[in-house]
Amino acid sequence: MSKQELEVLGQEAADACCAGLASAPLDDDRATELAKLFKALGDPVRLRLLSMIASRDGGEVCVCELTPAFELSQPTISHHLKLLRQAGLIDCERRGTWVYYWVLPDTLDRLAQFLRTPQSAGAPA
Amino acid sequence: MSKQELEVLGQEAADACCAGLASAPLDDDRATELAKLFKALGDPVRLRLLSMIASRDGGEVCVCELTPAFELSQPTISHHLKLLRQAGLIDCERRGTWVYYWVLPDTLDRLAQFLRTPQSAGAPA
DNA sequence: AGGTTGCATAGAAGAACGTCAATGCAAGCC
DNA sequence: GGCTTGCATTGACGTTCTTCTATGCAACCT
Repeated sequence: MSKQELEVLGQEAADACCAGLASAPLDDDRATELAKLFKALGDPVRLRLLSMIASRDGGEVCVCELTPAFELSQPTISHHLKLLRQAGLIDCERRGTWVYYWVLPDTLDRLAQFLRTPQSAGAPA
Repeated sequence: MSKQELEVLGQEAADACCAGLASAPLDDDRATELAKLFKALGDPVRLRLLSMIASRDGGEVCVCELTPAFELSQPTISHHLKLLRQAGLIDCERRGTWVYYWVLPDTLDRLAQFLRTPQSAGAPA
C-alpha cells in the first residue's frame, strides 16, 4: 500500500534524492552505474586508501604519505588512486612537487543512502 | 587531538557499533573483509537481483521469478545468487519444488554505516 | 642546463571474474 | 518405477583486474 504510493511518485523523484535498493527493482542502466562505484570499493587496497584519505583531519593527504603505507609498488598505488578518482570518490590536485588527494563525500553518501534498508532508514544513528 | 582520543578508545569499540571509513584508517584485515562485500555488490546483475529481492513486499522471491528477468542463462543467475549468499547479503530456503530468497538487512546496514561520512552522519534523513 | 625526486602512464603476465553448455540432484507427477 | 521440472554444480573459455618493471613528465635544486 504505502509501497504502491511510493511507486506512483515516479522513478525520477526517487532517483533524484534517496532511492534505496529496496524501493523498487533497479533498471539496468542504474544498476550498471552503481556497480561501477561498488566495484571501485571492492578492493582492500582501495578501501584502505580511501579510509586513509577520509580519516585525515585536514581532509587532504599527500601521495607521498600513501605510497609507503603499502607493500606495493608506487605505480600500483597510483593505479588504485586513479580508479578511485574515475569513480568520483576522490579528487586530487598537484601543488608544486606533491600531489594531494581528498574525498568527495557526495558520492559516498549517495551509496550509503542506496544501501539503507527501510527498517534502518528511520533510525537517525 | 580529538582524533587521538578516538583512537585511544580502541579499535574494537569502533568496530562494534559504527566505525565509518573516516573514523580511522582501516587495517588490512577489516579492509579485506569489507572489500569482499563491496565486490559482491560490484556487478549490475547482482545489484538488480538484490534490488528485486529487497523491494519485494513479502520479503521473499522465488528463483523462478528472478531467472526470466534477465537475458542470461539459468546457471549464471544461480551463480550470482550464490555469491550474494556467500557475502551474507541474502539467504535462501527450499520449500518443496521452489527456492525462495530474502535479504539479510544487517549486512546492508553495516555497509551503509561504513560509508556515511561525518558530515552526513548528523542528518537523520 | 643537467641531475634528482615525485608521481603518472604504458605494456606485460598471472589471477580472478562472468558467462555458457552440460550435467547432477531433489521434488513432484504419471 | 520412470519422466519432468526447478535449481545447483562442474568445467571451459574469453574478458577484466591486479600487479609488476620500464618509461615519461613535471617540478625542484644546484
